[in-house]
Amino acid sequence: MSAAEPPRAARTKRRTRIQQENEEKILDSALEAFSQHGFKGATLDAIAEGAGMSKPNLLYYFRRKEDIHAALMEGLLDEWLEPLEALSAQGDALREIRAYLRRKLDMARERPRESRLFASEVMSGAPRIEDYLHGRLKALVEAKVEVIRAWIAAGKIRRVDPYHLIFAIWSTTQHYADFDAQVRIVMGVEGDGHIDDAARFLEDLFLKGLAPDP
Amino acid sequence: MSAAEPPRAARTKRRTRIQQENEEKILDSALEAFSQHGFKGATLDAIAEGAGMSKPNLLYYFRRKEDIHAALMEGLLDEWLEPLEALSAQGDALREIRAYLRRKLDMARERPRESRLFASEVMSGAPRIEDYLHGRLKALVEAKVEVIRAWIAAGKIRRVDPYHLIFAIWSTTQHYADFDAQVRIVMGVEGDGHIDDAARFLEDLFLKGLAPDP
DNA sequence: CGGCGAGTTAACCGTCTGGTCAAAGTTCAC
DNA sequence: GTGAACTTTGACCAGACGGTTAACTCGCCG
Repeated sequence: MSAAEPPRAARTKRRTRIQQENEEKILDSALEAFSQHGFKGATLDAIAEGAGMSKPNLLYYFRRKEDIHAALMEGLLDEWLEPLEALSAQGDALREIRAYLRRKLDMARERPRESRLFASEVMSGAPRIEDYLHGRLKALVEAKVEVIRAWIAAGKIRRVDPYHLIFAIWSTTQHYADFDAQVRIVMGVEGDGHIDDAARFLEDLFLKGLAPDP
Repeated sequence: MSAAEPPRAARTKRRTRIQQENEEKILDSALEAFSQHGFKGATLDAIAEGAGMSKPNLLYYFRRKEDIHAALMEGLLDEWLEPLEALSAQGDALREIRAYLRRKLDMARERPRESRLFASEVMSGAPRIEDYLHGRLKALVEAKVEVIRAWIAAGKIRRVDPYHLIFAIWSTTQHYADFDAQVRIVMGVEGDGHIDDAARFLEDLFLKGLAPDP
């Protein structure tokens, strides 16, 4: 009679092996497309081709372009918070900040496309993740701002604006993912060894820059 | 007989008042569109509407979408180098770096769309400004890397990787333009007063982070 | 104030784009 | 091995897209 109900992207559990595989292929291809050309600039045709399937087939798994983007974002946003979430008030301040820098740089190295996807979304005004920014992200940042304030009060680090400290860590680390093309050309490098140098530089800069005056 | 030859974007000099005005309107509207949606995501229809004219009229001034983007880039790239160009080997190292930070933050405040245009171009792999990156930008960075190395050799600042220092300055300052939406939501601010706080934080971080050990 | 070139536009073109549909093919539990 | 659910596809659609054409109007110099 009629075609089977197309599976809703995030209905119950994953069901068949084929669905699992195809959704993975689609999301991977979409990540490539969205992170390079943004939401508007990416096309379903390109995503379908990248995923090795026809466009109607792609639309069997995700009914609309928005759904693909939403699925990608949903999978990304949790992961995006993790490094900051792990910043622990209990730990030693400078050691915690160094560990945070390392986690963020690892993500820039391992997941550059995810970083660019996020950046491209924010740069276009964040229309599709407003709720997330206003909600979970803002709440988490506020919590960690308090952690940093406590460190300052305890004399563990110098008196700096916690918000701008967090922004500085975000920007310096994500730069190696988002501006990868520029970094490579300007430095004339090919692998990702330069990120180790970046780690050394940034740890040095932040630790010296934040260490309390004797 | 036939219509007048459409003026080439950068032929001789500006000719008529109307041409001057319309090209300005187009470039302004295009800056808005390209910086928000990237090259692929921006449409001629949207640019024409933003410029208050019909699409064929727009195409009378710029024959192809690429030409608009190129004109925008050409106008931007010179300006983009200025702050770094002004970094003077003669000046006091820390004072020069602070001045550079301020110039970059001023640009993030005054020209956020230009910053996002540049970022979006680099994030999509920089296909249209490869030559610029390989040429003038790389050369300028190399020159300033030498300046920084000289400062290090003279004991004016600590021994850090000059490339990553430059990247850190770029990323932390441009962040306030490129991630404006996120910064505003997370901080809950509206004007641009937070950029003054950012300036204080960044000057503090970099000066303390780079000052030579006693 | 006439004319010529600059400026503008409606109508149009082929292609791309997001999305639909019905029919056909495939998989897998029974 | 069969049938019902799952998967795939070609054909199609309306509107958006970048761009062209030819004819029209306007601004301005003499």
